[in-house]
Amino acid sequence: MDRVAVFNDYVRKKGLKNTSQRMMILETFLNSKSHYSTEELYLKLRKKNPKIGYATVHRTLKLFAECGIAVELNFGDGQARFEAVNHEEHHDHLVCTRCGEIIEFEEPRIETIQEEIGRRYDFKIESHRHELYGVCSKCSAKG
Amino acid sequence: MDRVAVFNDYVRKKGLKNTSQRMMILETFLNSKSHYSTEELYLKLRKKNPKIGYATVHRTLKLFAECGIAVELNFGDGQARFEAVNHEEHHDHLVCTRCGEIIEFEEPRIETIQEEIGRRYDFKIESHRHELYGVCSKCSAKG
DNA sequence: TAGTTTTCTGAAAGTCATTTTCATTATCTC
DNA sequence: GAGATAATGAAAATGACTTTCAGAAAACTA
Repeated sequence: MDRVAVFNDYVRKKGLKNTSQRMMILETFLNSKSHYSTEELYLKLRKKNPKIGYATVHRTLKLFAECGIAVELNFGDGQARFEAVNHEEHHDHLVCTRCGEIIEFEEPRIETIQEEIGRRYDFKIESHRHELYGVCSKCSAKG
Repeated sequence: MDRVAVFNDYVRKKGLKNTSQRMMILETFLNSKSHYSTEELYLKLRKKNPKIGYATVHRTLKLFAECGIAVELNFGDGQARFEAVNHEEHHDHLVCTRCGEIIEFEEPRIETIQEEIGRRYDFKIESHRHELYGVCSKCSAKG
């Protein structure tokens, strides 16, 4: 089931309504770069529909996170970011503290160890955050 | 060199001043549970000195982080938390999403893999965040 | 150690991302 | 299509910091 279908299902099951704004936000969200902040997505959407409200964009992003088609990320710059979820793969992030670049990495060994840690502490792990902060190769080269 | 000495050194080298408030905040911070938010520490300190200001507490916690005797953590509840650093050990956190309990875990294998990932992407890692969210054993038992 | 300089403090005001409110508008159900 | 209910957008509110500023306290200086 693709993410549009997941969202539509969620909306139906919760008795919510399917509006043109939500469809437009979903489409734009899925068809562009990941790691949108509300502000960034809002500015982008305003070009298509100058009447759209910031609150609507933010409420809708929260809704995406709620129904599982997006995750909320926070890289310490004081703004939440939202990333579209692809259930076939999981990744975490390298964040350059100089230029802000975000690199995704996959590391199944860490996932395995995490599960082991959950068992060790009798802790039911539901989600995690793993981010490595530092200087990317481009910024290192600049000196 | 203990953390009080590190702080005093930092203050001296930076041409800052050593005030009774800073000493009181440092002492309270080091001698109690870790993972203080500014608010929590502020409320605790007010019992000893009702005149102390929130801004002073927050500025001082930032100063602790700056000189390396504390790290700023963020568990997604919209409040920064500060933890006293012990250079002999490194740990990450399990955070219970029901009761807020924070459990510390150490996992050298993950540290090793992180370094490997840094090399893989030619990325100079300076710090990281690794948090596992879920339900602790007590909350699981409650059903 | 008194005087001078500079940093600190605390109260209050300011920021800024996010959240809520509320009157109006749009969907959905029948 | 009418009624019920949720959604939207503008504006106000919230809450966690952050800054400002005048008076207080520390550190330097002669």
